[in-house]
Amino acid sequence: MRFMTSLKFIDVVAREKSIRKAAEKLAITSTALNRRILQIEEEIGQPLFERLPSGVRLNTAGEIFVQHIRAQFAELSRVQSQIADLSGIRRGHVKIASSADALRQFLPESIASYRAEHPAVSFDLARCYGEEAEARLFSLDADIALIFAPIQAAHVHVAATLRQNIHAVMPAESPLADRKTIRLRDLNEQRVLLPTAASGIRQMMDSALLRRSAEMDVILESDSFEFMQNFLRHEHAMFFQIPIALGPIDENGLITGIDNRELVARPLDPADVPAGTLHLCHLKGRVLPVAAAKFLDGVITELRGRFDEVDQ
Amino acid sequence: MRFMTSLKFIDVVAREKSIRKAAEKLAITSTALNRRILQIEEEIGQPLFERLPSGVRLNTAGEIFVQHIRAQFAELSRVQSQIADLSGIRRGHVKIASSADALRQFLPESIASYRAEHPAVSFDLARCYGEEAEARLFSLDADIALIFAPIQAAHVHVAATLRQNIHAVMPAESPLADRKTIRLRDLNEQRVLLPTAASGIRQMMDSALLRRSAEMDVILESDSFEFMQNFLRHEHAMFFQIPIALGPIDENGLITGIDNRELVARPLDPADVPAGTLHLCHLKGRVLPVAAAKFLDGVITELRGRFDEVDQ
DNA sequence: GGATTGCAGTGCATTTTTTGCACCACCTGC
DNA sequence: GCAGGTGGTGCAAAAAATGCACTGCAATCC
Repeated sequence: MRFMTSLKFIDVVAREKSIRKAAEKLAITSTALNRRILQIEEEIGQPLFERLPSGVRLNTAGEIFVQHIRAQFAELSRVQSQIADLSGIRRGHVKIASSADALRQFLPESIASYRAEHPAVSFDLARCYGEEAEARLFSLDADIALIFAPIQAAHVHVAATLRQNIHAVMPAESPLADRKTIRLRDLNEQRVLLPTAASGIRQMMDSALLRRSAEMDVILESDSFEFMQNFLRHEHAMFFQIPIALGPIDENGLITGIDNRELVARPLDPADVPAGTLHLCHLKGRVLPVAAAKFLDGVITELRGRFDEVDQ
Repeated sequence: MRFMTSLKFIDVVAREKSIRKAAEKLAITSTALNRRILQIEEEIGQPLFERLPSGVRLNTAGEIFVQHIRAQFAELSRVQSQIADLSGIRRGHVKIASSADALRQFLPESIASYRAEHPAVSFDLARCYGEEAEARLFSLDADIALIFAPIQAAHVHVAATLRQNIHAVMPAESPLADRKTIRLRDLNEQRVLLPTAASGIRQMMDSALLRRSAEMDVILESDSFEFMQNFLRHEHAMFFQIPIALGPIDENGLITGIDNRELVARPLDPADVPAGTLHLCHLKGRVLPVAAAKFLDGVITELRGRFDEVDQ
């Protein structure tokens, strides 16, 4: 799209916070890029960047303008796929920002089943925590976000929510494996693996532990499910997850979807740790591209079919 | 705005339905314009225009794309005025499509009083009938429309409505001048001037006359208030208007705002002709520019202060 | 029914715009 | 104070947009 290049350039400069770095990324000279920016600033009538010795930074006008640029790009790609639709093919590209929990088991399935119907739709998955996911919605780097954490910003529209209890995951031979629910005090002296501080699960557990402390033996912190799962193979311990990340769990708490080893998931007692909420959201006031909107619809109906605790 | 020229070109070609005519308007050669269009069509991947022997016409893809272009322009000017706002001045440009009724007395006052507070805001007034006003909202040639007629299209958002009874306007010495209301049968044998067929007032009277016919002596049809007003100076007759177009009317029906001659306005009996509705609207789903939104707010509050029959 | 008119599109020379190179002025951290 | 980073400028080369003369096509006029 030739007529959008100047705008794209500004967007990249804003992201790189440096004309030279942006120029390199765009495969042109810094001087050409510099002049294009000066020209647009002149057309706007005001500078868009502050010039610092270490590079450039958007000023207020620039913030507004870059937001406009990103909206334009999002709109353009929406229009393009709408036009492509006319010739019969359902094309499109869906950009998703998701917490690791939803990314593990749930999204692969839903994306695959959506692509089975619309093979020309491509996807973009970014794993990130709540705040970053919201930022991605705002900068239009994501169409849809799945966030397991409270929503912070006002510009996010929550299309649906799913309540999920945090479960403790442990080997089947663990002494706690046959409890229906697990109290925090049960965790005393237990070896546990905790998720990273930025994760929603960790934040909920931290705030629960402020009220009822438990003298757990914290072996390590990790943001990798696979790592923790494999770690349990070598040392007896437990870690924490929400059901959507674990896949099917039978009536005995057995996780049936993982390998051939026996892991059991048991919910933490809601009296100690209340249920958390997975939010399916997009940017407020935005018209989603057809593909993204349809996919979001599909995900919500799928969730409705599989869980009882879906709202909105 | 250099980066928008190609898009502007397409917009003009779409309006002119001819590359040569558009080229003339844009002060370039038809060949240059032609090539720009071919280039963009290539970038989009599909033709946007049908080539006819008599010129060009948008195809479906083109309709979508041109709508996108117009939205971008509207957005850009909104962003520009938002940026200008940063430097203290409330700038802007408000485009209004209005039926003649509101344009006469009401809008001059409201615009003047708005400009008294925001002198850097400029206005664009287009006088047009209902259907055209809606088209202007859709093509983003108007931000706000004041329509005295039923709203046809689904993409129009009605921000407020004002109910208005149609009044008969006549010289004070007319035999009907002292009636509180006027029945259609009173119009038998009366010389009347009718508004043009496209006007809301005319349409309402026509449909009323289908039910209760009156043998009026229709001297002429006109869409000019001034003409009809002056015509009454030379020949005894009456014409029809709504109060907002007439300005203040005293308790004797005397129109106090017009010249020094005595004209009386008396409402048609609601039993014969029901009250019509003036709609204040904008395009559904659109974020109005600051100036337009503020002006619309101002108009609505002003209407509320002056009339009782304001809704929504 | 042949000439005429109005239309979009094309090849090529010309003009305008954009780009790249070499260089400047400036600031920061060591 | 020097090395390494930044954005900005003059000038020549490269690239893109433009205008002119022309083509092919369809409708319309006489």
